[in-house]
Amino acid sequence: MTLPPQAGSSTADTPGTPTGSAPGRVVRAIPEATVARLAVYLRVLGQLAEGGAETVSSEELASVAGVNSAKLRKDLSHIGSYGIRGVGYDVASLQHELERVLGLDHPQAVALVGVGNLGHALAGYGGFGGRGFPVTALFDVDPDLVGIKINGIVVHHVRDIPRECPAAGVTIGMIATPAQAAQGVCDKLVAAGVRSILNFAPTVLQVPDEVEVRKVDLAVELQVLAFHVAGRGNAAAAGVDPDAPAVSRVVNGRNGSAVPLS
Amino acid sequence: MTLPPQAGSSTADTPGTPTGSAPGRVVRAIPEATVARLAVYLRVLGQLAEGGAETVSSEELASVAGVNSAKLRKDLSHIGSYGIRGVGYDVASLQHELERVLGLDHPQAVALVGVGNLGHALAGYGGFGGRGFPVTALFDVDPDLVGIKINGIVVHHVRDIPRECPAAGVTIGMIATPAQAAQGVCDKLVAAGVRSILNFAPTVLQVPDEVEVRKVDLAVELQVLAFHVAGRGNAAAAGVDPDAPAVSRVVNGRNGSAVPLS
DNA sequence: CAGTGTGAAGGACTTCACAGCT
DNA sequence: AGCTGTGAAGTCCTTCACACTG
Repeated sequence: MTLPPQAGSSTADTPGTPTGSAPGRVVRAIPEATVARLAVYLRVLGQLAEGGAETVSSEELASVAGVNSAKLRKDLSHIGSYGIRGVGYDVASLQHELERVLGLDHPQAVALVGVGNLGHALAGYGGFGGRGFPVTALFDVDPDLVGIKINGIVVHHVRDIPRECPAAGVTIGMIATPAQAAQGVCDKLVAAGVRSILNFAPTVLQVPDEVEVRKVDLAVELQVLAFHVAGRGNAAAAGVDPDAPAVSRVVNGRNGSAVPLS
Repeated sequence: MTLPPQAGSSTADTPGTPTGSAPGRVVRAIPEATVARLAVYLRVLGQLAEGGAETVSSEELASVAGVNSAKLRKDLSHIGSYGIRGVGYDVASLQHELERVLGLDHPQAVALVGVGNLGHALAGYGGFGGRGFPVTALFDVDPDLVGIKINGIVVHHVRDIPRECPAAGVTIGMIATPAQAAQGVCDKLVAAGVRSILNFAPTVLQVPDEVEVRKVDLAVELQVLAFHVAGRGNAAAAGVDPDAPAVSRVVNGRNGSAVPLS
């Protein structure tokens, strides 16, 4: 049929790469799941630092981050031993360490394509968490939008992606267009050298292997929640439908990976 | 700053529930990961149906959905045997089957709290993918917003959640407030009987076990992408930093779970 | 002796590969 | 012959539990 086969979707997930096949160095890999949580730990550390804390135990940090302490320690062990036995972790130095590992010391330029409803909100989301993610380029196809400024940034036409993205040093692209336009935009971004894409459009993007796509799919999230509400996820619902299969895990989401917006 | 980065945790994740401890019936559980993909398959089937397709093979469907065919067949096998050997799946009946399993035949009322930047965009996202997810209640604390109508829905004050949510039969709540307000709002929703929450605020919500929370955390997503850009996820980057640990999986996200917005 | 770091055990998916319908 | 459905094997991640250190 017509639909292109899709590849990229969300949470990265490529089988390949046998773990630890680096040339000169035996770098122990950091699990994908861990990387997402490190970002959460970093945010929590920021809050603790504001509160004046100088050290935290794995137990405290884990509880605020919503994970169990063993997992947190295992996660941190992937980046090295920065804890003090019998005491905990030094808040400030752990923060720096996490920023370094996540690569936040070299801020990335972000391009946003699609400045409609959602895109506009994203563009206004200044600094994305306050940490080095300036949206440096905006694109759309709507003549009414091209040319206007949002937060001081001019909206360019999508056709100019090939010129503007490299010029602005864009390394991360966000797609907030209607589904039909997403693949085309994605292709343009990839051609412009973008290797990391955050996709808000309800489509599975096809991309070459070197490109990482993460998706934020509201419809899917709601449907998963609906599944649980329908009593298919757990027996908590009032009248459990006897015909419905149940999910293995139940309520109360804790860790996981997703994209925040507001 | 208006749009807060999100903390939400996202993909549900509770160890508990030993799989298959239902009283009268040995319902084989549907893995959480599968549920999220079923929603994607459903969307793809819709596109195929529009294109006039009557049947699809697991190979075709999988390719468009961005997963491998074995995984797709395993996923579908969790909901029963609706395929025809030697032929494939009947598009229409598989659609109905998926809708039934996901509980989309009983549309859920959704409440949205926080009608700022992002919240406003979400409220305007009419029908969320076109399928039964009417946003039936809006809340905020801003006096300038309380009382106005968005898409025909009046914005109520957050303090009225206890009254309005039950009245509107709300079963799913979406939180798009700044981080500081999120936990308070969450508590109100839970008190009002909401058992499923989609959190866009950059905070980890504390909820009782019966409540399922999924998060959409933009800051985390961008940081994960930044991690990969920094060459910590793969050796594809120009100058690979020898100090950086690498991630086990590399680029090109395939499956995963997230929320689409468009 | 409190609290980290970690081998070992345990789960939850994923992928393989093939038996079995149509 | 073609393609689904699925046991078995394999992988990635989580949880346990404990040795070890400050």
